[in-house]
Amino acid sequence: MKTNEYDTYSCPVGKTIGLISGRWKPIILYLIQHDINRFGLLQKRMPKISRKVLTEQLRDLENQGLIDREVRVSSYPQEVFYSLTEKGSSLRMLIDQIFNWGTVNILDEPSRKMAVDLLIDHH
Amino acid sequence: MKTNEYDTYSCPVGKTIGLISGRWKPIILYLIQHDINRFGLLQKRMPKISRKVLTEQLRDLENQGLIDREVRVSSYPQEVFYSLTEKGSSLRMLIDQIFNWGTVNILDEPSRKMAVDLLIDHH
DNA sequence: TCAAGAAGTTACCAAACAGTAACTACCAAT
DNA sequence: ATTGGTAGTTACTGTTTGGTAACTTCTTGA
Repeated sequence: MKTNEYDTYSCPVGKTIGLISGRWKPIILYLIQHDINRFGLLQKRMPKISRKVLTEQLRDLENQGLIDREVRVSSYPQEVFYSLTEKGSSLRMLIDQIFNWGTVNILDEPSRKMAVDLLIDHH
Repeated sequence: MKTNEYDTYSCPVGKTIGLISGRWKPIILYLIQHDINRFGLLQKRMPKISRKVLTEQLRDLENQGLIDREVRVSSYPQEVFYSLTEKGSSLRMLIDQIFNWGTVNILDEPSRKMAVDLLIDHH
């Protein structure tokens, strides 16, 4: 057997995790998917994020082709809308699986309930 | 609808990604799963990792209950064996899905071939 | 008794990442 | 001309993470 050499930086797992590493990225993708799609709305849901970091993470996600950024100049004040690209949407499905694994394997029962309560559109 | 507040540090996605964030953790889990289970063997497959960092990451994985560490004093020189716990093994399955997503969505064709070549036990 | 192999530990340094606070740009209504 | 709202940017700081190089421990065979 060959003794192949491994390095995260050339591995699809490392690259994929790189897309969503950054303290807020999975949440941002989640919120955008659920039409919390404006800069200010995102800030309201993540009160602990700063504008600077929110901007950075949105730019990262945009550069990686996971979200689209649309400026509407028509209205006042000028508004910016974010939406998932197809790639971003397929990544969201993967993140759902991560969510499920984590919910079962890491959280205790009270946390599990809280996590489920935070899901948008669940009844 | 309540305007719930979100933070990665209390989210199962963030916690799960936290388990495998660290430049080498997905690879370490992968190699241990395939019986590359000794400190020295792991180093041979990851020539760019330092002993210090390898130790750190192994300790993290152990503390999170993803791997077991067994010291065999019987033989000479003293040997340390690592193995996946059940939890570690179930996480590996999740990592496989991340691998598949990344292979399809990030890598170009030559990288895809290389990634597949690096898989252990594939034919 | 000492050399050698496995598996670390320690001290120290550099880069990446996250955070705060203050400042900017644009535009429309008054 | 000034205010108010959205969406940023900039300068600066602190924390976390990863990296190098040298040192340590344990053991046994020569």
